[in-house]
Amino acid sequence: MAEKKKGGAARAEELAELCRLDNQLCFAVYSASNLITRLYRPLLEPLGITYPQYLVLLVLWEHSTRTVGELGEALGLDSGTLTPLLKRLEANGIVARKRAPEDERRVLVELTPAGQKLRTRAASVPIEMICKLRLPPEQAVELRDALKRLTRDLRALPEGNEG
Amino acid sequence: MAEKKKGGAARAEELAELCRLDNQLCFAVYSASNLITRLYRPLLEPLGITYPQYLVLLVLWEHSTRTVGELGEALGLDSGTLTPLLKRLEANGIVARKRAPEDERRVLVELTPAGQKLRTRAASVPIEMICKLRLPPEQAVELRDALKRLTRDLRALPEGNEG
DNA sequence: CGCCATTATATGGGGTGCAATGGAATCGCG
DNA sequence: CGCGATTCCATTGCACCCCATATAATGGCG
Repeated sequence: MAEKKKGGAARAEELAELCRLDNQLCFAVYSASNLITRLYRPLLEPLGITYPQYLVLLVLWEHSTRTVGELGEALGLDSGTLTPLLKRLEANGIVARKRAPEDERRVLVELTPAGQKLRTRAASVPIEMICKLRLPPEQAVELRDALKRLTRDLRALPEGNEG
Repeated sequence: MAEKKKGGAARAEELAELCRLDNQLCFAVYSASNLITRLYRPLLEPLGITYPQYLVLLVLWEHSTRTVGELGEALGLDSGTLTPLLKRLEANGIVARKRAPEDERRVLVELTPAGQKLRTRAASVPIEMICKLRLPPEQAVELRDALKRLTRDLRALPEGNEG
């Protein structure tokens, strides 16, 4: 099958292999992400939140007050995604939003008492998720770090250019 | 840092570490997926398609005719996602949809000539993407396979239960 | 002090992603 | 053959996700 000299047919074969979904890293990331979000749903639905909302809360449970921009930086999301999401959290009494007094452009997002309480109720979520994934810890760490490196490197060079 | 006997404080510390975004595999997958979709945009926009639409076309370029169910199986998407997506592809003249004569429940999705032509114009996309990712090939393969194993194992046991 | 560039969110629109539901076609058992 | 169960897709409703653009506040320069 494999030929030393790559004629047109061999090159076409190579291209076809690159195009197969099963061979694509990007599709593997895409479908894993969709699947993971589905796995979170039954864990988070009893708490009345979605996975992206849960991610926002993970940040706030650590810092209690963040601006929209800081949340966006931490999560890799823009204001077009975060603003309506935060409004829903606010409508559900989980966070409060107010303009920063010293800079009226910024919006401070902070936990309400209900949002603080959610932290306790959500304490088991990470462990339950780890159980669901059923990955040996060192494999999970390796996979996580590989993805983090990839994301970090890609964020460094957002525009296409030669190296 | 690490203590043999885990008191309440140590356990709380442990939980806090589990909750940090930087430590979470799931968030690493989530943000990598969002970022990858953003990276595809400038490559696919000139072709007039989105990344999920491109994934559908990758399947059709290999098989030329698939049912909605087969596409959903291959991509891990359901009819609620695929039906409107396929309608948009149809509206753009890239695919045609028709009921299968032998089983009127099924909808056959097939490429139009324009959809076939897109294959040539999109031929450089996988290579451009590989360049963007800047991962050593063996690392990309390793990462891809780890994600594929994860996805495969998770699809096997969709409902939560003890092992 | 006034004006312009910059910064921080908000808004609008298009395109997913998925659960829940509905409806038509087919299957299969009696 | 008849009829309920099943299969397949479409529809609905809600929640992202992001780009482009708008708007308001701030900062800086003359």
